[in-house]
Amino acid sequence: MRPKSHSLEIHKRRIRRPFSVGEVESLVQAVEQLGTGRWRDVKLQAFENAKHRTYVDLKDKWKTLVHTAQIAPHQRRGDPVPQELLDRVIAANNYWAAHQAKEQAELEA
DNA sequence: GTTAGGG
DNA sequence: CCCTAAC
Repeated sequence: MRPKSHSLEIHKRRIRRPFSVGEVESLVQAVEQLGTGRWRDVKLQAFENAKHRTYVDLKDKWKTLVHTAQIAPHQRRGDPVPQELLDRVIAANNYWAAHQAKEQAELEA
């Protein structure tokens, strides 16, 4: 059999790029202003010159941040994210969750 | 092309 | 990070 030449695959899987505390800061700041349903705008406003961060990546990072903020500090990994930022993540997440729920209610009304 | 969630 | 149904 032909040993599958993986070198021919062009599925350019991107390398891991742990978000720095600074990036988290920018992400939180942007979401506080734009919300959780406008990752395209978040990318443009806070990561316009970060070619390796797509709006999908930012959406995923927010998902992990919300989770990180809810688990015990000792089960978190990587460089510790300031509790102050995690608090803002929870606050912004709750705020926009209610905001979206409100829009849903108005939409079906 | 972007949103939204599971994989 | 990836994959992709829905829109």
